[in-house]
Amino acid sequence: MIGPIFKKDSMERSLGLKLPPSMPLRITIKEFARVANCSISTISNAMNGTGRMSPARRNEIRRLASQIGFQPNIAGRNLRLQRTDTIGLLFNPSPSELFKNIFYVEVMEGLEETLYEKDYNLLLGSGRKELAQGQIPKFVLKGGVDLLVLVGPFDDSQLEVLQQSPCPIFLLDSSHDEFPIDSLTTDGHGGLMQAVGYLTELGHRQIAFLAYDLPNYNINLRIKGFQAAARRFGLSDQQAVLIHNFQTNDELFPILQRCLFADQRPTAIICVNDTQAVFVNNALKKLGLNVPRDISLIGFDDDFVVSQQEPPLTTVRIERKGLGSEGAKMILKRLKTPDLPIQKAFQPVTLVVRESTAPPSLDFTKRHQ
Amino acid sequence: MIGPIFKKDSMERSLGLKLPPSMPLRITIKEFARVANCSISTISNAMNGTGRMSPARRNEIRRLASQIGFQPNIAGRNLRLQRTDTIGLLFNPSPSELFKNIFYVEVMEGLEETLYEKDYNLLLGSGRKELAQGQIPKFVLKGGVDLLVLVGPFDDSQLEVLQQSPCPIFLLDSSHDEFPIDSLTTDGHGGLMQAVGYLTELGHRQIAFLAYDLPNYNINLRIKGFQAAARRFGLSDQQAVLIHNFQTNDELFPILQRCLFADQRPTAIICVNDTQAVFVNNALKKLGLNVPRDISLIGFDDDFVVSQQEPPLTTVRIERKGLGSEGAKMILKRLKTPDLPIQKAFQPVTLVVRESTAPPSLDFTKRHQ
DNA sequence: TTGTATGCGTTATCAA
DNA sequence: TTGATAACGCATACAA
Repeated sequence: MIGPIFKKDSMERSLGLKLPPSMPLRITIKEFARVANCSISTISNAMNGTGRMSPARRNEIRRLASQIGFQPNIAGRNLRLQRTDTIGLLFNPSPSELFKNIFYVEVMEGLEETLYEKDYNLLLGSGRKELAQGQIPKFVLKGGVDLLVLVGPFDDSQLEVLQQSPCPIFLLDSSHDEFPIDSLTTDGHGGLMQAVGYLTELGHRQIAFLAYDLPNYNINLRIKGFQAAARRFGLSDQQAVLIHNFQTNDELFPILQRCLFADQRPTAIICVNDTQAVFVNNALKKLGLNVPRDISLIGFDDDFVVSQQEPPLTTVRIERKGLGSEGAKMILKRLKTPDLPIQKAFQPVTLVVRESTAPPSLDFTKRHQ
Repeated sequence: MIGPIFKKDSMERSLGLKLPPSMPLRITIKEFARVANCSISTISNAMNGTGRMSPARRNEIRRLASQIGFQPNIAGRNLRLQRTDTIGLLFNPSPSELFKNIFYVEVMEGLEETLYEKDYNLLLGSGRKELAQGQIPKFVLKGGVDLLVLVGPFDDSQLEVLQQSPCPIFLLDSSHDEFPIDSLTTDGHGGLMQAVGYLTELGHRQIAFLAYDLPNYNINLRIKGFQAAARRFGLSDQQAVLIHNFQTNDELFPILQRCLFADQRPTAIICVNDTQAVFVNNALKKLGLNVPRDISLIGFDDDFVVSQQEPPLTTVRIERKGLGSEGAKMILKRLKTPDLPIQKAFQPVTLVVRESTAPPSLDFTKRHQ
């Protein structure tokens, strides 16, 4: 064998800089077979636990494998097996946008941990460009993933396109009533049932539910939950009032003001999420109302911030990590049984009672007359 | 052709559930060639712009490709090309742990955007298990990525192991003086030069630098920067005081107290990062000192929180997104030119002057006697 | 129980 | 300008 013309270190000295260390070469199953003095199928069978062979021989080969550091090449394996053991992640609008919200970080934590245990990898697919053009991201089309997880809100037209993916798709933290897509989201319906139930137990009969007027599955599920709860607990439309003629918190303020000083004013307010609840809590302060003496307030999500409010807010807790790990389990099921009927699940939530809720008081409006 | 024995919709009705929609089949280059009435090499050449052929024919094939939705299979391509066009991400200690810090979310944003433009995918490798055992993550060993990015702090023993990866590795937001590993991190040296320079300009001659006693590259780089700045601006060891006999903020408080009421008390404090600066700002308040009248305070990082402090803190700004996108550029360079000498770069920082810095005042200790 | 041979889908070489 | 073919590394059906 002929050695290199230049030795690496002398070359480094002459150039005055360091060269990268040569990378360890990957060993293939063929070379391994030669070393182990057997055929590649024996190696393959030993490594994968397939075929029939004596445990002794199997262990012998496996030991040798770890000794010389043999790992089956993933590209070869993927091609042969027609799968990648990789789950694609598609965030709307973008990973970083979503990760700025701790909510999704924690959901991903659960997803990642559970999937990782089963030896799946996660591919961060940035489909921004394609998504904006109403197309399926390239890495999906090219068969780069076994399944695509859609995290966050996607609109109908996007879903319609993504359904044409060459792999199953999964909606995490969202769902769709019509499209046959596996999904897992928060049980907003049950959450509102609990919230309204608790308020009626306290004696409230005038309850307002504030929800943005947006085409968002979770919001609409919570609205339906509120309406169902009203029926179950015998509240009329005048008693259980749905307010959703607004899309941002800024629009909300005047609406709130009007509603609070009307004849049939609510003695309790439920907000569609905690961000809104924090806003409302501050708005109520500005309007001179005391929570919970004058009015009760309930949020939804159990964001960290609401426990820091004055007063700490009663809210509906979402187990975020659980949302991720449950989603992962459903994904694994789909992968294992492609013919499984569509699964749409809802992660249970729990009411967390803090200090923003109390029995209704006498009409505070008198103090404002 | 013989049709299916059961029609899907009648089956769904009889089972009382929906079946997943059949997935669109992926078309291979071979089938495509048959349809296009040419050979697979012609298709391949047309798609990849290789070989010689008339532009007309090339466009014709490409148009047909998008019409029937042909996308070269990624597994076949990976196997043939011996690369994946995928960059592995390894977080210490875990993705979610790091993403809870907005800093890394923004760094990742820059990294992801730039890499995505060049058609690279990101693989979220959870190497927790392997990392803890001092091993290289399996997806790396199996050739799942072309390069591995290490995000966050890794210790020497981990780096020593990871250097044995079968692909290049890259340190993002960290570095190492000895190991020949590409890296990009903040110019902590320059940052402290600016901070100390600004303080001396204001007239300060008694400056303390607070840094945790941890084996962290960035911390130690900032320490070196402080010491170099002291020399450059002619401050003696009694004037430029390095305090790093502590590892947590809790340990810091008594040290701070002692130092502030000593004879040669500092008229300005520089903190190794903003988290610490916020802590110190509060500690100073507790000790009855006014910032910046009694003492000046400078942080490092330009976290959002410091602009919200009372007073808003002067700090050294890190362009996080830039850190990510610059890192991506270095990564692309390495991929393009594997023989490139090791590149260790430092992202410039800028001093952001707010209201926590002012010229030194008369000795405030008098008021405390 | 072990080995041989085939094909997964692609790109690149080389001959036509 | 185009096409036949080998090779990438692996898993598996089947032969021995």
